[in-house]
Amino acid sequence: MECGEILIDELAGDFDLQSTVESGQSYLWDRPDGQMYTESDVHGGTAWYETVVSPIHGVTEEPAVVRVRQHHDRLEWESTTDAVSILTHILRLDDDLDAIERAVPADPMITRAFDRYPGMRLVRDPAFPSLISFICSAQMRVSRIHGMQRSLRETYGMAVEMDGQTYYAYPTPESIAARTEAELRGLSLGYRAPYIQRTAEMVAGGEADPRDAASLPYEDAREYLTQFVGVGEKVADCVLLFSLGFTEPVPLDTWIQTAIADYYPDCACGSYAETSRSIRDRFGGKYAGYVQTYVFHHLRNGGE
DNA sequence: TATCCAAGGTAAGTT
DNA sequence: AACTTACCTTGGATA
Repeated sequence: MECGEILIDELAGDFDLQSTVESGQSYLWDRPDGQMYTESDVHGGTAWYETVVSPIHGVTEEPAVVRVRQHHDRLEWESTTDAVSILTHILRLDDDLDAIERAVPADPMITRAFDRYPGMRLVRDPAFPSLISFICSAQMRVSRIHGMQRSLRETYGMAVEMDGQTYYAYPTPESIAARTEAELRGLSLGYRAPYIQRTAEMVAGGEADPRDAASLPYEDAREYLTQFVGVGEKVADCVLLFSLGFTEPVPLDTWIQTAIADYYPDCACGSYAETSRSIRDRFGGKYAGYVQTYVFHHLRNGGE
């Protein structure tokens, strides 16, 4: 096991581990204390978070266990390998959050959301796990989406040992493609089971790869992802925002739709594409997805 | 204790 | 292209 730390002061802008990991962007982390999504306040506290990072081209070549916790001014990590570049990548520690906050519109709602969660960052999840996570997200509660990913890992994922503990990597496209719809329904995935199976088959068979969307212009990338079964415009936006490095998508989920109706009614203009474009402009364009994530987390936790 | 409802939507069928 | 409808499951609310 290797270990080390990352100093928050050396980043461009603040960082808060809890809000970053528990804000419904990523469903690939666990809290061994079992307090995920319980709103137990560990702001700047010391709860451990752990994940097994799937291979990311240029960052890890094989599954790596990563555990991390935040002390007030630093991140303490333990891993099967050097985790600095991994954490920098998947938690976007290389974003200049100060510059992003300055670039965001000084709208009252946006300001309240940013003030409430200082240091919250976008995540950059591995592509296939992110794609499956958000296929699972349809008509589901955040805590259950998380539970589904854990079931998938523990049932079909490769075991990885660290320090006498067993962790499970996210299943590969091949391992999910080899399951039947009935087997997957056994994990309480409901009508998402065939979507997940068929999408995994498309990736495993080389028919399409979600990572290929990363090099396309934003709206073309969204269109590309909708070829996967169970992926519509909203899920496609989530994958572009939380995995593929785009910062401008504003996924139009129920919370953002409500926000549009209540606070930005003139942005509600028909089709998904048009409304999306309109609210994206209102949220400042380039970093509109960052704004969406703050507003989503703020509203979901009772803000107004 | 039983019933009802809604949860980060999408696919397939109609008009 | 825009508009309906069915879809699995379950935790939490309501009676």
